[in-house]
Amino acid sequence: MLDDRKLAVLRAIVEDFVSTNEPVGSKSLVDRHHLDVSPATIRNDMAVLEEQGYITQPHTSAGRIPTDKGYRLFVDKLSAIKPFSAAERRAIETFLAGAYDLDDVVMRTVRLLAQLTRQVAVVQYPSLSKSAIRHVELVTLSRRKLLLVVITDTGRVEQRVVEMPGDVDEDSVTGLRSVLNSCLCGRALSEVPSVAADLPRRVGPAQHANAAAVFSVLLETLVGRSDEKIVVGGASNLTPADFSQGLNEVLEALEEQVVLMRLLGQCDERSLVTVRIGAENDVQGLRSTSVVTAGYGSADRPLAKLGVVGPTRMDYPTAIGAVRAVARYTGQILAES
Amino acid sequence: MLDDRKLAVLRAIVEDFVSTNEPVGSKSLVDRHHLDVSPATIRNDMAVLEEQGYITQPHTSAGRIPTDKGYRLFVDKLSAIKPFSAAERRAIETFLAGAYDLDDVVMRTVRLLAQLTRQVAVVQYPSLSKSAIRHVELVTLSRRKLLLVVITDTGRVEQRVVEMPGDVDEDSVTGLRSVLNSCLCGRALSEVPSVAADLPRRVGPAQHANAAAVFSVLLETLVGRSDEKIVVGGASNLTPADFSQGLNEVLEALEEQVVLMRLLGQCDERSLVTVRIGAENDVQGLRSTSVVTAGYGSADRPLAKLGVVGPTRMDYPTAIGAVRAVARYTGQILAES
DNA sequence: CCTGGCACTCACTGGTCCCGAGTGCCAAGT
DNA sequence: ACTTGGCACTCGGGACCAGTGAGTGCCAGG
Repeated sequence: MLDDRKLAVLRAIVEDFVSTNEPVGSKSLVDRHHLDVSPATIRNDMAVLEEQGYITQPHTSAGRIPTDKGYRLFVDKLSAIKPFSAAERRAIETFLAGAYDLDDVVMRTVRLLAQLTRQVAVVQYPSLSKSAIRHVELVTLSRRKLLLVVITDTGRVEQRVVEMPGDVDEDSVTGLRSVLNSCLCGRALSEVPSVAADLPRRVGPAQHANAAAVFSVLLETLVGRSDEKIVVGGASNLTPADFSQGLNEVLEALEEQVVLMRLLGQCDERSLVTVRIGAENDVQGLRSTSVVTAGYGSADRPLAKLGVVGPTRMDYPTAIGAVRAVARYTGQILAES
Repeated sequence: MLDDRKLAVLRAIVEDFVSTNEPVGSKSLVDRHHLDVSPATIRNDMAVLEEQGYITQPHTSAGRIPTDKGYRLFVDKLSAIKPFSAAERRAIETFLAGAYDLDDVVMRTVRLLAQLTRQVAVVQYPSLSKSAIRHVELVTLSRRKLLLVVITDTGRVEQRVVEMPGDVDEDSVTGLRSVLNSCLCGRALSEVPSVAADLPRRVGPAQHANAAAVFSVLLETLVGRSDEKIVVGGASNLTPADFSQGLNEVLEALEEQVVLMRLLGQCDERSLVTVRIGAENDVQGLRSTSVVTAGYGSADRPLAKLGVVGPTRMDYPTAIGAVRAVARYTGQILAES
């Protein structure tokens, strides 16, 4: 249906529109790209492309702009991921390697992504459900209160205050701690519920009530709100010009953890990079944006997802390249620690 | 210099402009407020107010709008803090009380402030330098790596990986842990450096090198970047209409932890609420915004600061009331835990 | 010191005109 | 059958202009 030249025209339109943010006409197309045909020919091609829904004109007698469908074709078939130079890769690597704890890794990843793509960056903390427990700690706060701290092998630290039904002394805390650690250390979080069921049997009947309180909070912490930790950065990269219905809508969506969860949830874990363009996002408020996401973590063990959000008029090759590269390096860093 | 009526006029101008965002003229003033004088009289008053720099007109033959100086006078002398109803206070209290850890308290505080004021909310984590150590934990990651976890009495948890110069076994870790806890538990973080100087003597010479590594990381963690944890929320409340030079500048400033630190640093700890209006903020990028801040924590023990950022055209009575109330309740919640 | 009257200013609105980028279509050329 | 140059047409946007009205400053009189 679409011969080579028509595809080239579509590519050229996308590229020009991305860089200028203005509808692109047949004349300027032949000038800027060395298509060896006349503007009239291009016009015919554009008519076909428009009929098929790949491009549209904002009003008669204006140039064309790509539709979501046009961007989709561009991303799938017409663009090559822009690779990073060796120097850039080194810069990324050293910047991330300078981090000294998980929070810092995530923060740096966000900044990096935002800076590389000049878009809004979204990074999810390593998913609890895919982590394993490295250590469980109980700290006495008062006679009736303990602080439960769970440390995962990805460096994530979750803490909760536990209100105990009865008084606790140091000995029983120590006992409880060792039971918890011996049973849970090294276990994947997904296993925890089943293991926890087994726990009550392993403490003396005197501590039964207290232990139960701790277990229930433990389960709540790890299973309940679980994956809801997402960091956003680079919101200042949003330019009002790109969002006709105002960018407040977009800002709002980006502040809702729940929305972001849904957004990242739609990203395919297996494929390298997922691109969702415009209305493909069923998240209200992000209908006019594109989202480029990737999972990160070592190949055998996906940890979580990250990505960028920007106008559909986005430099996809660069964005995809950056997301892929950052996902890879962040995964590496976390695998090492 | 300014008699009562002129002050009333200024107050009326501020109130009207805040609610309508349009320059306010003499006629509409006498209509909306029951000033029992003629527009002409008001005009004379306005001329004086303008001469003194409290108001200005965007162009000839338009109404007046307040200047920074005008807002300042309004805030200092003309406005009463808007108190919250009992029902609202209860709602705030229960919303905050539902939090189950420090992160959650801070997150809820941000959301609350943003929602109450319809502005951007900024909340600083309880300052490390004003906290005391509740517990120190060492977790073995590998033969040469420990995870150092410090828990403060405000519920803050800081963690760092320590690369050990030599191998460590479980016994020496246990020893180190107990030394750390016995020496540091209950100490204010500000005391830590001096106490730490004393620590090396208390471990056997065999562990000396390892202990030194842990201590140095400990100091770095607690003293180094220290207070740089600030959360921002409600950015979608920024309306482009309020910022003539574009709100990207504002968004940028709000993403820079360093900038926010400086901003909050200028807030007076002792007084209840600090208001900085427009150009009073020497932070570039926030020159066209006002910042309302307060310290929170129990009376005898300030923990950190929080506040809101919005256009100078802000509803100060409400904002000040909300910041004050939220600061109080958040302080209470944290004092209890 | 307040007030009504009056002349003046000036942003804003809507109408008109014109320009030009861009289009669609067609007939001729390869 | 595709490509091309030519040509008439469309329409958004900028320039220009006049009318309107909200608002002002000033002044003379209460």
